Amino acid sequence: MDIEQTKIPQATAKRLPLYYRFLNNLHTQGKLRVSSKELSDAVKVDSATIRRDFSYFGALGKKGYGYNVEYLLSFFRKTLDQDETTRVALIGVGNLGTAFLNYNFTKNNNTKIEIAFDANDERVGSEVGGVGVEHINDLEEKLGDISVAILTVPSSAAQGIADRLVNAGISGILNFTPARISVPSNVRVHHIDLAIELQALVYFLKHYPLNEGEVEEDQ
Amino acid sequence: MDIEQTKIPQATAKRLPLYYRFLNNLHTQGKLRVSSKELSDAVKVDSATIRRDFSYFGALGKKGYGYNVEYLLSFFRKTLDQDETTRVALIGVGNLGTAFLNYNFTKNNNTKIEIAFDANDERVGSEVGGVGVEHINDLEEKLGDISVAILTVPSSAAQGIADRLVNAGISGILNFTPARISVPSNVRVHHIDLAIELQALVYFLKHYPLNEGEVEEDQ
DNA sequence: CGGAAGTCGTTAAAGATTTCACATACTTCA
DNA sequence: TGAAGTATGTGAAATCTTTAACGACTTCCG
Repeated sequence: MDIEQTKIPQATAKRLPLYYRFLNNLHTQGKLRVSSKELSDAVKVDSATIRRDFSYFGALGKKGYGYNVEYLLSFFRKTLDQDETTRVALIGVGNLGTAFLNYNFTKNNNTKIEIAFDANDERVGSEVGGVGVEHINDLEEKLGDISVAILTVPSSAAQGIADRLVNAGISGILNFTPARISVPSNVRVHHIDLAIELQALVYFLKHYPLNEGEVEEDQ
Repeated sequence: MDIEQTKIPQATAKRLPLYYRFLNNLHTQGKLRVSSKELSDAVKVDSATIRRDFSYFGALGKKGYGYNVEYLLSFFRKTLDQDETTRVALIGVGNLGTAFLNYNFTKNNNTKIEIAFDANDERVGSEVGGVGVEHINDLEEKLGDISVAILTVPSSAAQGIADRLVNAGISGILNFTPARISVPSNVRVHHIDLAIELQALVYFLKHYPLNEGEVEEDQ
């Protein structure tokens, strides 16, 4: 929305939540200042990249000093909209869905799973991780104005559910199924494919041998 | 290992398992040929990118025809070492770990979780998804020559377990904990941070509004 | 107070990835 | 057989991302 923020590179945007979490940790530990070098060691991102990332938001630090933890944290809190909680729906209370529901997202986080849906009558009506499970048939009726969904259904059901979510007005989907779903261009989908992540790691291990002294992490 | 394959761009390497899976689907459906355009629609990757990706391995297609599914599939099977199964250990049989154990990775896949470890005595000795659960104390003893580990323990335990895995000779870790673990430079770590993925999606939704007609998927 | 040490913000360079656009060669079908 | 259609593989351009390097300013300490 903000003109300033529309031009933040995507690579930077994806690191922001990571920075935020570590700043939060530092703040909890009572640290008052932090340098890009220290942050770099903690989050495993090159310190020049961190300084560059921060610089997109203006001059947040002080030369010769570093960054004031409290200030930086409150800045990121605003930037990441940590003050308002984004309500999320979870579709598919299988193993993975249950893992999510038990994960305490609200801690350090601006997102909260408010409602879950499943097709299995035995699960409907129960509570998992403090979240009530509704029947998938009632999706449209009970979704309300929730705009983000986590999709942890069998892949054969993915596209069908995605279509219904789109019709119900969802604007973002975190898709954990192997299916690459099709959505209108005004809906954003991020895919996280566990099998592919594992295969990619194996491929890298076999074909990109790491040398002693060479540090390579992340994807 | 192969000189040819060492120079495949990382971005390409990460898409290979995705291509492989879709080719497998096509083959199962009895399709004989496929064009980069068709593949593009299915996996949501630009067709030029697909052609470029394939071209790193040589001329796999035929002009005016496309790609022969059978040939392409068998080529990728070799390239991705689909014939030999990589044995994997899973550490931490919580909700997320259980989800993994119940996920049938071996289907369409060259990886198999062979053993799981947990600190909870109640889980030790049981089987989850056909995989036996051992006590974390026996990690070094029972890991054998397994070289890849999935880390789904509480984040406070992550670094400690990672150190033990490294000592036990592991060479790759798929880390699902929020902790950014430190390892020697000859060990590869891929981080998948569920809370961050969700936050990043929310950030993109708020700050990178999609327009009708503009297609943006994936991260 | 003054010099040494530290650290940012940024310019510029390098590196990586995607995308365009088209010559080329194959396929198809009459 | 030949013309029309199709789709690859790739040179070149565009875009995005990371990294190095350093001037400028701050802090620290004797």
